[in-house]
Amino acid sequence: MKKYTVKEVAGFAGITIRTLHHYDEIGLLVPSERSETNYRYYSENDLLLLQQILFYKDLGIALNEIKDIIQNPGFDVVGALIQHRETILKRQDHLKALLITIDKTLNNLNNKIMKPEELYEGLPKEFANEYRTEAMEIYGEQSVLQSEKELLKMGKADFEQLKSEQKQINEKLFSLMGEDPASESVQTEIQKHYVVIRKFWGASNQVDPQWEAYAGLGDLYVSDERFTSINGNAQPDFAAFLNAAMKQFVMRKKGG
Amino acid sequence: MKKYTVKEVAGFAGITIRTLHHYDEIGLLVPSERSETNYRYYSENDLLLLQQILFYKDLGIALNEIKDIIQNPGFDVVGALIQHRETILKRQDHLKALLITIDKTLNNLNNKIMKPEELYEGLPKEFANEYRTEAMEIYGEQSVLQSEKELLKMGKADFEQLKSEQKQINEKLFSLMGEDPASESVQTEIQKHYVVIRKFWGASNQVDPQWEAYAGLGDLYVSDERFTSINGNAQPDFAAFLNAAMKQFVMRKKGG
DNA sequence: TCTTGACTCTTACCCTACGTGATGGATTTC
DNA sequence: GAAATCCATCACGTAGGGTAAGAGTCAAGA
Repeated sequence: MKKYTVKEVAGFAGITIRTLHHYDEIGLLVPSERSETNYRYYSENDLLLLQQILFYKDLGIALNEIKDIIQNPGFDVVGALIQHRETILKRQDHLKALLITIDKTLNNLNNKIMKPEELYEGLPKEFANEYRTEAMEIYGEQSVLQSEKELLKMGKADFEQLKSEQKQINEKLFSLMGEDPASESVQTEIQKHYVVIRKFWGASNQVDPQWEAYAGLGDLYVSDERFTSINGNAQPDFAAFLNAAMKQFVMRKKGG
Repeated sequence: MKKYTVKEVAGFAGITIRTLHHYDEIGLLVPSERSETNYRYYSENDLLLLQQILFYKDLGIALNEIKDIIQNPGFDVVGALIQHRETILKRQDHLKALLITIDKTLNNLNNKIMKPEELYEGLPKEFANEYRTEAMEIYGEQSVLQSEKELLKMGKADFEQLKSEQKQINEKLFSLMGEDPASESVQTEIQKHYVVIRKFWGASNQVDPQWEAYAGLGDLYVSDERFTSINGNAQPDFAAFLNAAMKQFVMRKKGG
């Protein structure tokens, strides 16, 4: 019969040596042999036992219960599993309730703090709510609410990164303003713009590419200078350029 | 300003005094006053803080994170909640996976051990599998499998209780055998019988009242003496009585 | 005023399932 | 024969308190 040292056993079981020591300490898995110098040696049978132990452990069962299960032969495994199943169901309910509470709380904080001050931070503050209202009119209320939900789920760091991406792209596009809206360099940048905008819309969840909405956004840029103004100064040329590039982009996508 | 002792605070907050001590120890909630004799006195403001603490604790947030949240004013509560939300989602996935594994394991054990020896414990053992087969023919395989699943979910204690309920009802009905199957006393007991039988069928999940199946069970009682025999002795009279009462019951229900 | 019972304080060990050293001996490898 | 690994046994730490032990404090009744 082969014998295995702690390191070997820990190796194939994917656990630490300390864990084996611990299981020995609490009498859960006592190695079937000790050398003269007190080294632990595990038999193949010990390995099989360990496999069972780890199986039950993966199910989230406590070690002393596992001890009962594997040490007395007539133990009611089925009963234990069923009971454990119920425990898990209760924990699931608990988590579900937690989620609901958190979402409610987030909604509250959202209505009070998040929307004007964080979510639409990039826009002038007095326009934030107005922007939201308009966006709802244009894209539909559900769409905007969904989008905001997705943004909230992203986490703040990601949101910040997204904003900075958008800023960079806008700057790049602004610098390309003289060129043909249909040129490759402009269209490449517009592609990025499209991706970021879709992320803002939380489009990741939707199958529909929403090209119509993107084209509509181009019109919005032209008709409402707030979206393209820089430091409070309107940029009608930039708006027109963006709109043209965006329309070109959508046309190509729909055509191809 | 009123001051509150540990016992009072623990009282309205629904926590133990030890918990307050602990929160004091770790600096989470230090009472704003100590008497000369070192008694803790909590102000109303302390109570408000405690409320917040318990709110976050209910969300499953760790105490040192709560400490961060309530102690530095500019803390990113929204970010923390969103991150915690994700943690919860992960835990949910984990639990879901556990449930699947447990169910698979139960199914395995079920096919090998559970069915003859536990689930149909009340019947003579040599008939258990036969009973199961017949039940499948009568009610449909899916129905029986679903029913067994429900029984497994019930937990062993509940299952035992259900069996004992059924036994009691059967004894009561047996004692009523001389009476009119349509009498109130018999019908009242049959109503209970119906409820228990439906629980055995796992009918809780189904909208359909399944009166047809219940009526069919009455026929089964008459045609197969095993279902009504007592200590191995056939009771054809009892079977006929039961069947009559059950048919009467179903008729009334369908009529009303 | 004294006593009694209820209350409070600190100290300190208990639980899970190990992690993380410290220290010293054993074994293997060059 | 020395260096590198491996093994062993303490022993303390984690989160969130539970559960005493032993001693001091408070309010109320006799």
